Amino acid sequence: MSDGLENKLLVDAGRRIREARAGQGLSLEQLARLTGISAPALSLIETGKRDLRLTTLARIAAALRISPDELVADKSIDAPNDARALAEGYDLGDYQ
Amino acid sequence: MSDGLENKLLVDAGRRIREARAGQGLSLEQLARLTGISAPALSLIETGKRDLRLTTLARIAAALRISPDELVADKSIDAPNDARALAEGYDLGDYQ
DNA sequence: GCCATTTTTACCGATAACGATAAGAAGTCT
DNA sequence: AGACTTCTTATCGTTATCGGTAAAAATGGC
Repeated sequence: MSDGLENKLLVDAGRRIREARAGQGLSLEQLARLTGISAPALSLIETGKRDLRLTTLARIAAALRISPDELVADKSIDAPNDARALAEGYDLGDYQ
Repeated sequence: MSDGLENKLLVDAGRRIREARAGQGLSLEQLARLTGISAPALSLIETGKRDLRLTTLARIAAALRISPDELVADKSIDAPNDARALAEGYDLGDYQ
């Protein structure tokens, strides 16, 4: 795990999981029973120390009743929006 | 891999990766060099046969210049209102 | 047909996720 | 002080990812 930009993804996802869980008043043990993921594993995930799999993310998101893409959304705006359009020669169709 | 709802997530994410890669005219071998992920591994991911990790998803998304949350977004959101009603009856069917 | 490129599948070894369990740390309350 | 809850960290065993390599299937072009 190259500990660079990718680590931020895990830390951010873990922080959002913890915020959602705390917001619903759930303990790690309760979320563990809801997801089938052990409480120690959830602790590592929420602190960004574990590179979790996609289905693991989906199980947590389902238990917390949030969509998985909210957990991996990047709120930093360092990537300009037209970088993709420039690379692909493409869309902006939804903004007009 | 419990082959139920979670499998759809992997199949959908794989299909979007393949669409983005094909849209940029990249082969699996080229994307493999861009991401550091081998072409056989990419093939398994794009066909939804591998439960990839979050950092792996991030590396693919970065190489394709798309945001990771686009790959895990669920476009078949049926009833966001009924999700709350279903919440109370969410089984924690534990056996201990 | 045949040949090249691409993709898929199968095996191997190393690394890591995950569950289970136990122990430790830190907070709260009486 | 102790008892209790919650979270963290550690270890072990199982399983899966992942890169590498090689070999099959598709796919396409001549």
